[in-house]
Amino acid sequence: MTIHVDSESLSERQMAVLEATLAVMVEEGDALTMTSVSRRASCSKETLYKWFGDRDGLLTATVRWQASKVHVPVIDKATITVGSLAETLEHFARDWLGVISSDTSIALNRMAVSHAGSGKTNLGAIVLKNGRQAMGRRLEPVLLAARDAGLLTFDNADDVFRTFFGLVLRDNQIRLLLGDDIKLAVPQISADAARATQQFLALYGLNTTPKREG
Amino acid sequence: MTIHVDSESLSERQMAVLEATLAVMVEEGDALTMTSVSRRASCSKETLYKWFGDRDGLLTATVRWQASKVHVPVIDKATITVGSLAETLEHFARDWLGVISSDTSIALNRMAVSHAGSGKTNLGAIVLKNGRQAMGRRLEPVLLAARDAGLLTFDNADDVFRTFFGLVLRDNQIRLLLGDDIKLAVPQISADAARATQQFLALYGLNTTPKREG
DNA sequence: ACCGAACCGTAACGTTCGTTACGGTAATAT
DNA sequence: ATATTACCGTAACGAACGTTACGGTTCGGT
Repeated sequence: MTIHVDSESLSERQMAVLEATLAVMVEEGDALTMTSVSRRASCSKETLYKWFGDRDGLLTATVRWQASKVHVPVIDKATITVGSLAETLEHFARDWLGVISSDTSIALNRMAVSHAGSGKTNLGAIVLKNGRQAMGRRLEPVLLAARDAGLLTFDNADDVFRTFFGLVLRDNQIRLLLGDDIKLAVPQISADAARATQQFLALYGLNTTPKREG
Repeated sequence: MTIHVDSESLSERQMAVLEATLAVMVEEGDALTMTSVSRRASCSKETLYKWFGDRDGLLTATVRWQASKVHVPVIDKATITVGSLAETLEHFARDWLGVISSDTSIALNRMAVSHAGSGKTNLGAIVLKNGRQAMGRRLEPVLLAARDAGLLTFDNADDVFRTFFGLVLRDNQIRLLLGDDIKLAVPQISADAARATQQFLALYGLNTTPKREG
C-alpha cells in the first residue's frame, strides 16, 4: 500500500520492470501474478516487493507510468481558423481512436474497471484522470479559442467536450472492453474521425460546412 | 463449463439463487465467492455446483438471466410523426441512461469486462448481445420507419444507431465503470435525453427542429 | 410408515498465489 | 582485501477459495 517509488524517480531498470508488467497485463489481464512478472522482467520477487510494496503497488505504478506516457498534441491557439479547427479536431479524434483501440489501453482500462469493482485501489481514478480528463483539459483551450474566434457557440466547454467524446468514440470503447473484435484499422479510424468532426461542427459550428465525402 | 440449466428451465428457487448471486455481485464485484453466494441464497454449495456446474457457470447463468430481463419498449411503426419520433427517441434515451447507471448494470458490465480480459468465458459476448446489440435491434425499425416517413435521412441504420449511442451515453458509461461517482439523477437524465434527441434530429432530421428548452 | 430424491450446513482437500526468507553473486566503497 | 549494498533465483509459508464429500433434514410418492 505504501508508495515506494515516485513517478519521477524511476530508474531505467525500474521502468523496464514496469514495461514487462505492462506486457504481462496485455497478455494475461488480471490473471497477472508476481511470479509471471518477475520471470518476464528477469528480476526477483524480492525486488518487486522492495520497489513497489505489494501487488497493488506494482499495478498502480504501472498504470500511473503508462498513463503519463500518453501525449496529447498541443495546439496553437493563436492561428485558429475554420480550416485549422476542423483539422485539429479531426487529428485529435484520429489519435484518440488509435489510443483506445491499442492493446495497452484496452488492458489498462480493463484492469482499472475490474479494480473499480472491488474498491481496494483507485486505478479507475488514475485512468480517468490521465485518460478522459486529460483529453478534456487538452481540448478545452481549443474549444474556447474557437469560440472567441467566432467559430463555435456553446455555454459549457466541458459539456461540449463530452458530446465530442460521444461522437468520436461512440460504442467503440465499451465494445473493445467487452471483447468484441471490431476492426479499427487506419482507414476506418480516419473515416470515423472525419465523420465525428463534421457532425460536431454541424452541431456547434456557426457556419454551415456542407462538405460531403466522395 | 457444462451448461446444467437452460434460461427457460429455471425454477423459482433457482431464480432466487441467481437473484442472490446478483446481489453479491453488486456488493462485492468479482470478489464474489461460492461461499458468499451460498450464504446469501441460504443454499448449500453442493446445490450451486449441481445446478450450475462451476463458478463460471453460475456467473454465466446470472448474467444471462439478468440480461434477459431487460425489456426495451416496443414502438408502433404505423403512426409515426415528427412529434412521436422525438418523443420515442427521448423516451428510449431516458430508459437507456437509467439502465446503464443502475447498480446491477454497472456490476454486470464490470464483471463482463473483467472476464473479457482473461478469456475464459464469454460474458462479454452475452452482455454485448443483450445490451448494446439488443438496443440497436429495437431501435432500428423505428429509424427505418422514420426514414420511410421522410423524417430522417441516412444510409446505414446501424451506423446511425452508433451515433445515437454516442450522443446519449457520451462518457457516462466508461466513467461509471471506472468508479467515477457522477450523479445521474432523474432530472439530469431527462435533460441529457432531451439534448441527445435534439442533436440527433439536427444531424439526421430532414426538417429543422429549433425547439429550445425553457 | 417407508423410501429415495433433493437439499442444507459444514468439514475437508488441493491448488494457487501473495508474501517472506534465504543463499549466492556482482559491483562498489573503504 | 574486505565489508556493504543491491540484486537474482528459489524455496517455503500461509491464507483464500474453488471443489468435493458427508451427515442430517425435509418432502413427495407408494
